[in-house]
Amino acid sequence: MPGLSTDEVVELTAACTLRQVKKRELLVQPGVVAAHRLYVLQGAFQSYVVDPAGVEHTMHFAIEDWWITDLTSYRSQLPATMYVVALEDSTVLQLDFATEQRLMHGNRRYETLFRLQAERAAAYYQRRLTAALTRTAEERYEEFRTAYPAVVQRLPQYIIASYLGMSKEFLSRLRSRSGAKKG
Amino acid sequence: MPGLSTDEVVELTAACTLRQVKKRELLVQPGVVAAHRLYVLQGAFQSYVVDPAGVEHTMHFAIEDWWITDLTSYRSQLPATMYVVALEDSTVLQLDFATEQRLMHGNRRYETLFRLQAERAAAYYQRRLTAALTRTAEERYEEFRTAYPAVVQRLPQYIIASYLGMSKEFLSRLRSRSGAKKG
DNA sequence: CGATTTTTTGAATCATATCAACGTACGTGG
DNA sequence: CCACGTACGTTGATATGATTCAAAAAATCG
Repeated sequence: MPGLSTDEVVELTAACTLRQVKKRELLVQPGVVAAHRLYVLQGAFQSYVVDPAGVEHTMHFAIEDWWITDLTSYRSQLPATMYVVALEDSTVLQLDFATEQRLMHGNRRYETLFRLQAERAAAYYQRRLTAALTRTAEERYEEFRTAYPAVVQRLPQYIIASYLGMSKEFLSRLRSRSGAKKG
Repeated sequence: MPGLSTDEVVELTAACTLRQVKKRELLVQPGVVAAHRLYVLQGAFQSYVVDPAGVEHTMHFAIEDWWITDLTSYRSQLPATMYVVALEDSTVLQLDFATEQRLMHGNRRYETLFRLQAERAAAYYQRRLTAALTRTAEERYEEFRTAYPAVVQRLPQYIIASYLGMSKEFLSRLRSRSGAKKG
């Protein structure tokens, strides 16, 4: 983690719980408070919402070295509206809300860590909103492909489509169109 | 501001610069570093990006008691990609980046203030992304209308349309459709 | 008032979704 | 190591929400 000393990283790690999760296991689900923030040591996760028509919309991914949770629920400690599910067998560090508060209280640098993280998250979602508002499906896919090539190879296409805000069929067509080029 | 004592509010206010701006005045523009975070005392602002086709897309509004800037530029102190423009004659408090750092350094509670603000901003943009991904234009407008009735009356419709991710013509049609009902 | 800004309306079109069916690959238990 | 089931990807036909362009109407402003 950026900005922390080795000792602080050790302390933070110790304050978390190590957990193995199997593919398809749910770590957060609607109606239940998101008890933890999850740091991915190994594996891959997806957070998503389900719309009234039953369609899943991916809000976020996390692979190694990313955090994931339903941030709104975690922050407010109110019931979640999102799912967080393992896309592979994975290993995570779980940090619970009360422990996070205690850490921040005891040492400013944790608060700085989480402030910077929140600022990055805000900038990240703003970028995605901009992309959703200003780019065509094709442009969004091309941008994603260059930004996260590892994710494109690693996760199923229909999940990437739902992350990019298009149907899986449309993404498939995009790929076959321009996809004559090496991929 | 939430979580600050009266003295702290006084100190924060004193650290800012009071500024009057005229309607249409630009406070942030692409290519120039966003020097400040702006707190609206009176008036209204819009931040927006312009896509390659020249179409404006509203990223954020701010009326009294809201902050606004190009957060990515402000945080990184790199050139902005957005515009921030006054939609009315307005009065703002400007907080510059270096002063913000100094305040946070001197007193944890400012860092807490900005951490909470960043967390709210992240949740806000995530909600907007969810809306863009999962709702029809009509649903997005209805939600906006109930969430921010004051803004709907106060700002031109074509700006609201661009905030909601639809053309001004389409919003106009939505309004005449269901808008037989009182508005 | 006249000028500018904002909203509305109509017609044509487009990007993308949906539904349905089929093809392919994969992993897991026998 | 094969076979079967489930998960994933592709393709075609059709539908639709929303955009674009153009122009007129309405509101606001100096």
